Amino acid sequence: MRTSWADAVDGAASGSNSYGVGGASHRPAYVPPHLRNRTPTPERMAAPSTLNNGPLPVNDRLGNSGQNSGSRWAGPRSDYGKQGNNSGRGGGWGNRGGSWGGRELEANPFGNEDVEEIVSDQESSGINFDAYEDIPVETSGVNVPPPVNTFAEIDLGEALNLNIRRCKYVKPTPVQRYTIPISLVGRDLMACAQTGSGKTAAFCFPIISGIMRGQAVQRPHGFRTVFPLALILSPTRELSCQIHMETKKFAYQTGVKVVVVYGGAPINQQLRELERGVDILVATPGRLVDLLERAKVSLQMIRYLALDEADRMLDMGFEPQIRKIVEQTDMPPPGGRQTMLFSATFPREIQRLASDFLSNYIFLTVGRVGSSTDLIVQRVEFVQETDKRSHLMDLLHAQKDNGSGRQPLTLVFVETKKGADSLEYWLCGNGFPATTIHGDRTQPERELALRSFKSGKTPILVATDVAARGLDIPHVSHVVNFDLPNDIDDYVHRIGRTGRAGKTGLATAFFNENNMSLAKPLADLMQEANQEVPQWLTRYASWGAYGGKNRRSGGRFGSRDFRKENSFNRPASGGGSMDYYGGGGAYGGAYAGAGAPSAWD
DNA sequence: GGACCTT
Repeated sequence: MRTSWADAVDGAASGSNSYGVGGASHRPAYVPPHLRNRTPTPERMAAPSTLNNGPLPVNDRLGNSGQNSGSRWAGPRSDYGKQGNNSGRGGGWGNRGGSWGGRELEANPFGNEDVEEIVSDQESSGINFDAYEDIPVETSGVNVPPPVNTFAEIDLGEALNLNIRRCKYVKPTPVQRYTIPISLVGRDLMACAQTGSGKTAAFCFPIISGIMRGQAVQRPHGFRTVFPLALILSPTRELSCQIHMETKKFAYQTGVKVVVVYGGAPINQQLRELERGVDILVATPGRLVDLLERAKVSLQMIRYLALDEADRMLDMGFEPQIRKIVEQTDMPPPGGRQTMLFSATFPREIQRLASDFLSNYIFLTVGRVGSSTDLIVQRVEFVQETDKRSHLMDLLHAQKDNGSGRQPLTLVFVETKKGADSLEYWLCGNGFPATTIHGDRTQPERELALRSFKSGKTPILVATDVAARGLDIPHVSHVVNFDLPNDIDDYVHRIGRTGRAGKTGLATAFFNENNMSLAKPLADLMQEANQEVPQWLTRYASWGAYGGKNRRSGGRFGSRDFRKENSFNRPASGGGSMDYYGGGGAYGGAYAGAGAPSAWD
């Protein structure tokens, strides 16, 4: 039998196979004393849902069948009609009570979704497909599997397919089209794409599917220690919550358990959740480090590691914690796990750091759609520090008038936590219902603020950068950069809170002498995005030409693969810690091995 | 300066 990816993973996970990366340590599963000298019994079957659907073929995944898996569906569009209604097979919603055997009740994560607002199916899927038609995508690395056009041509399994329909996803987004096949063959990935582009699903589907198909996982029985199979890290608590909620939907009735841990919330409750079982752990770094130190969590069985907003996770403040989690715990090394990094921007210094965590990875960049391209109108106004408040009030008054009764949602970014509080106070005092989110507020306050903003109760949210990344808040029509950030990448992330998933948005920035270092990168970015650049900004940009970081070489993209730029001066192979193109990890080897890629020829 | 454990 051919060595498949699933075998490689299972082998690595159970310790029966070396990791394949030069000299990587072999880590046998921990067996607690009271269980030694016994015949090991599987902790549980990995895929209880197969009880309903019949056994899933363990290794019959995309590409291994040797036939064109796309041929099951006639063409790229044929899935529209079939998935538009739920009348297909199974009936989905109706039959859940009966088929559960002894499992405890799993809350329906789709529950109150439809009650919130009445929107068209297309809209509720969060994706404007027309806006995605001609998004440029670039990949690099060896043996990149081709993208898929429909979910149907990927064999993710019945339960997951049902959840995809429940989410009303009819067609994969560009990042999903490319990421899912890459991920299903077990390759490491560094991907540039926005959160609103369907990133979470892109890495969750293969993780869930992989866990379900994994052979009965034999996990150690630690004393109150849990052994998740997948770890998803993100830089803020709210983003971790969001990823958790989304992942719960994808994992509904698959038997795959998802738990989130983050700071600011009582730890005991999170510990109880963990003890009830966890396959996929979503976490912020601080709380996870805490749990690791208390030995409540072991990363020994991790097969999948995903870092969301990876550029933030690897910058100065976070990097030590991430290294601690990834490199100084019992987590399998690169090659012994599958690692996926996602971010809207990937500066090359960060790519260099990130390559420590990866093995023979594929670099993927999806055009910046819905962000700094045509869907967001970007304006820059010269506003002195002392005039900012009255100027903001003018903007708010103006949009109050043209609205139809309901105030459109406006997200105002400021530099400091104190600044956020005082602006909120001032806005409220002037008749504008505002709230604020920042790191000095308690977690319940932060969550309340976000809910109140989303619901339109307080249609103005004053925020620090805690809200700059990844948060998916539908219907934000205006982002105001009351204080501009120092880094152009932060600007890109901030304005990305509007114009999400194909909808249009407006971004206004207040610029003054304090922002000179941003003049050039901002002018360049706006020009790239076909925005009107005011003359005064062009002038400032030419003055301080060599001031800012000038590393936006990706054109329409967030970044480009730094390995391409380095190809001449990198060290001879074998010496460094980085696997560039050829370096063999277990997966790279298996994948590139005899005959394996033939399905894609 | 902002984000990221606990008390």
